[in-house]
Amino acid sequence: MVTVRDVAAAAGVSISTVSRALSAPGMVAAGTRDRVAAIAEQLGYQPNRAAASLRAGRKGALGLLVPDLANPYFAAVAKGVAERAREHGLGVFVVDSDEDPAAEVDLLRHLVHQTDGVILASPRAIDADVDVIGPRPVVVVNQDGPLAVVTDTDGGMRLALEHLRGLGHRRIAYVGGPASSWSDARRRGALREAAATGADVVALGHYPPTVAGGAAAAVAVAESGATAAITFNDVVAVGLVRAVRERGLRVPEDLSVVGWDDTYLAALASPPLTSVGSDLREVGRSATDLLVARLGGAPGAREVTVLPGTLSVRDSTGPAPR
Amino acid sequence: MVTVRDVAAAAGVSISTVSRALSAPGMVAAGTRDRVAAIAEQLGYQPNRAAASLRAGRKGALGLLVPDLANPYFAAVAKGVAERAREHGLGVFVVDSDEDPAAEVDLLRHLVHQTDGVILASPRAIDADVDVIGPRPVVVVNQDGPLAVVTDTDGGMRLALEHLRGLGHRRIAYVGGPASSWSDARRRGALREAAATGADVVALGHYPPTVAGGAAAAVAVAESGATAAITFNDVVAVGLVRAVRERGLRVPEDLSVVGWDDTYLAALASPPLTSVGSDLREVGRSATDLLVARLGGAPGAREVTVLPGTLSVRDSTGPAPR
DNA sequence: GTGAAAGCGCTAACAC
DNA sequence: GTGTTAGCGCTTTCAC
Repeated sequence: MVTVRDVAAAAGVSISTVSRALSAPGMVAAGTRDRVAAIAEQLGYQPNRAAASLRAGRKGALGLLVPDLANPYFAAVAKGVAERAREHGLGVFVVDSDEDPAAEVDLLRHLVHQTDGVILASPRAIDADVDVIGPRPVVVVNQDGPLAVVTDTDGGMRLALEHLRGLGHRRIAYVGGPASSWSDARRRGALREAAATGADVVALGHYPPTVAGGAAAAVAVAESGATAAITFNDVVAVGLVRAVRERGLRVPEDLSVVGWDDTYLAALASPPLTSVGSDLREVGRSATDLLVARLGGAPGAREVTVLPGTLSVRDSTGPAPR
Repeated sequence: MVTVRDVAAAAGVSISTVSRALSAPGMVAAGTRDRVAAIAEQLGYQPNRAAASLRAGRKGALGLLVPDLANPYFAAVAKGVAERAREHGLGVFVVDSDEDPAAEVDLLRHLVHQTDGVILASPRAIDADVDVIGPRPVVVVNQDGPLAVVTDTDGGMRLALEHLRGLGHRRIAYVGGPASSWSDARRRGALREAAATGADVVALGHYPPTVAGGAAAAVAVAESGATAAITFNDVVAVGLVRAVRERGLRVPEDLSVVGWDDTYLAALASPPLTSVGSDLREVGRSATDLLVARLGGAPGAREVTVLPGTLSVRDSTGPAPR
């Protein structure tokens, strides 16, 4: 293993100069710096992260806790985190709680210990668990917290409603997700606001965020008298479409359906789903940026990044019947 | 931060005893061990991994390199790896090459340096790069290598062909994936074997492993005269189904389609896809086990785990036309 | 079975 | 601008 000593000997300088040349280039004369860098490169020197961590107190890695990596939503966020972290020279420890909230606290405790800070992408995580985290910065995604990245639910809901109203729909149903979901609560809030301005909207649920959940909502949607439905997420939309078709109705001719999250699933579904979304990868990137900005610095103030909502119009929405 | 010194002081023993009690319990008297453990617990002691790494030369983490975390196939494998690694008390550094073969080598070099060993899931570019890895164990998934986990392609192909033959299909097309894909090559081999025993099979492609790729194959499938198609993966199957329908044909009445990988996409598609697969999570678990077994030990012999292929029959396959 | 002591490779004061 | 030096917290000889 090549160490700073080897590089120092080969370059004819001290080990501190090597260390500085590589990690604080501004403190070293340009000539020395380049020579050291060249020799380090040539020798194949790779700094030992464990040693650097131990000495500097930084771990050089951040943690990402997700409920389910196989969920396209979290996978996309994870990609954004991984991408940006790499640009910052940080590793990413990924932990999957397998949708088990009880395990999350424990996982988080361990994660915190091997990272400089964590990103919690879990919708129903951790409240009182700030104590688990200690002084380390934590960024939450679509959740309340001092450091947070959220997508613009109100804007997204507005886009969806405007789109449907433009197609002539008057009564619109929302197929809600789990009661514990922060996002779901936000969307219901947006719906109430819309209702206050005279819109004819009805919130259904709570339904599980699955195909079965969407299918289970079909009856309620039909009975609601709505000609269009906005669902908690794309998977629920798929379930709703399927169940509605089994009842002999067509999408979008008899019922328009708007998914949420705009995962790649929306494009693959039949029919391809109109879906409210936001750039998921950007969510991951923003969360990482927020975390990195806090890593070296002071505790600092509350900081929330709001990412715009988008509407991808595909084939699951059409003119209102009759 | 609680260190071994704090625990030692509280327990009235030396730091070496604390260290041993916690990481080599057999070398310490039972009474002492339990007392130390209790006090460590009570004080909330968490060993500093960086220090342990530095001293012991182990990193306590393994690396996982995937081409695309948002691909349900790799996401499922990653979940298996994360799950099993946790059981072994190891962290997982996840790196996503974003389907960029050029980046793979560079990412791998870094990854190798912060882990005790790595798992390469379907590497696109790593062959001669064993030199990047040095002495560390590397497990490859669905690829050739001294340590490998592969799924039983021959068995999977056999299941698919038998299923289709049982439905009366005589001429069967395979919609192939990228030329660089190891799996694709294996499947073509399995097809050749089947052809040698008299089956009427035709391999098409290479097509990109995307919806567009599947759609692009529709013409060739039609012209092949086949009444059933097996596709490179589920996404390709979705594209094929879509394009075939646009030509006015029905699935499965006019064309049966078998996907591959049996990702959750298969169950969500319309119609739900019959798909060849294997337990993806188990792939991740097996790869982790293989790696962990090699971590402490000698170089050892070549070792390949073969996981059985399965066939999930859904609605995209039916009796042959006429 | 337990303790004392020597570092693992690096960074950050502190001198010069 | 560069060198010297003191550890970071832990594991692991080596004594006893």
